[in-house]
Amino acid sequence: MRRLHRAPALDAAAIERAVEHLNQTVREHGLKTSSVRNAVARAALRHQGHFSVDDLVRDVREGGLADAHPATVYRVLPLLVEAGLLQVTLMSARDGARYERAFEREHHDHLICTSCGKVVEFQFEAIELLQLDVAKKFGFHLTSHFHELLGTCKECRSSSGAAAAGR
Amino acid sequence: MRRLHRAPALDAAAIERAVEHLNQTVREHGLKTSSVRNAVARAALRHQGHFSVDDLVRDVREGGLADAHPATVYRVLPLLVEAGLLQVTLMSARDGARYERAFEREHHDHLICTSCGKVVEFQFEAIELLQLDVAKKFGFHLTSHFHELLGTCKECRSSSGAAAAGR
DNA sequence: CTTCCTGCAAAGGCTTTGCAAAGCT
DNA sequence: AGCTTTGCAAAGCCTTTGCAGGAAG
Repeated sequence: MRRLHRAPALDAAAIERAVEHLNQTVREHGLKTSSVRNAVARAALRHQGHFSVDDLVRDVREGGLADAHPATVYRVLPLLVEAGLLQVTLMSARDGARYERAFEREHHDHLICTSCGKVVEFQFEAIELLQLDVAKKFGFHLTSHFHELLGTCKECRSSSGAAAAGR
Repeated sequence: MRRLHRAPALDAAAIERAVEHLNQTVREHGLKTSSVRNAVARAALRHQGHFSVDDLVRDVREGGLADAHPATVYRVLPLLVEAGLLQVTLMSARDGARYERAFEREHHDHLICTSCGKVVEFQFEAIELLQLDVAKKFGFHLTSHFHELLGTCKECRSSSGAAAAGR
């Protein structure tokens, strides 16, 4: 089992590789490429960590190269996911979808502190294998999974006297 | 690893035990007991399987004993969860919260067919233990988790020629 | 020039909240 | 009585959708 190093930011070349990959998917669908969509993709790929749709809208604007309306971002996101650039994550957040980069990145799951919101990404091959056993036993072909461990981190527990009572 | 038998319906005595437990929690919070809340609790406990807030509102009404406004059900649900009668489930459903009975019921996780919606409940002690290892390694104290495996079931794959193309 | 994409505004669906009336202790 | 709970309606959020103008091929 290991903790994932914070995902390093993609360099410019990798981002362009991802955009090219996206546009290939776009063509395969008989759609047209678009500079706005590519700007959204670049902003999303530049983002480190988890982000909300709003975050992404802001990032695109701050990127300065283009502006994307929220509705457009909502329309573009499913395609970025299908192309493998992003993936939906942090399912337990009940206040809007969260995404994170999936392109050129290892699979991982999350450990979330319900007190301070800290998120630790971990990778545990043994669990992945056992999941396959479960799927096999019940005749399922797995396409994805969500596994989130919720609890309190060491810091929150030690500063608990007052902090824990407050929450 | 084992598949969970469909959760047997709670008998009348168990339901009353649960309601009594709920009211004890209510008193501990310095709140007042209420017949509407108890009616919601009974309807929820009578429900087999997973249900939405709307389902529950309907169940209460069809129970005939009382009527609960949706807003009231939304207000009551967190208390039923805190008292351990229910738990939030099927986090990957992005169209509204789902609940299921937790009172006098074993822990389990879900295998979900993304094609037909079938949900299989399984229990796998080995995975549970490995989760504890993860928590320990990162200094977390786990309070809950959810683990959902998404894929396609055998039936959907075999009737795939046409069906899979449609979805 | 035909088809797709985008921005805008409006609508949708789930959930929360303010308030006055009703319920519990 | 005094505080909680409830119903109702309105508001809040996130997300989706219809439409007209603009971009892409």
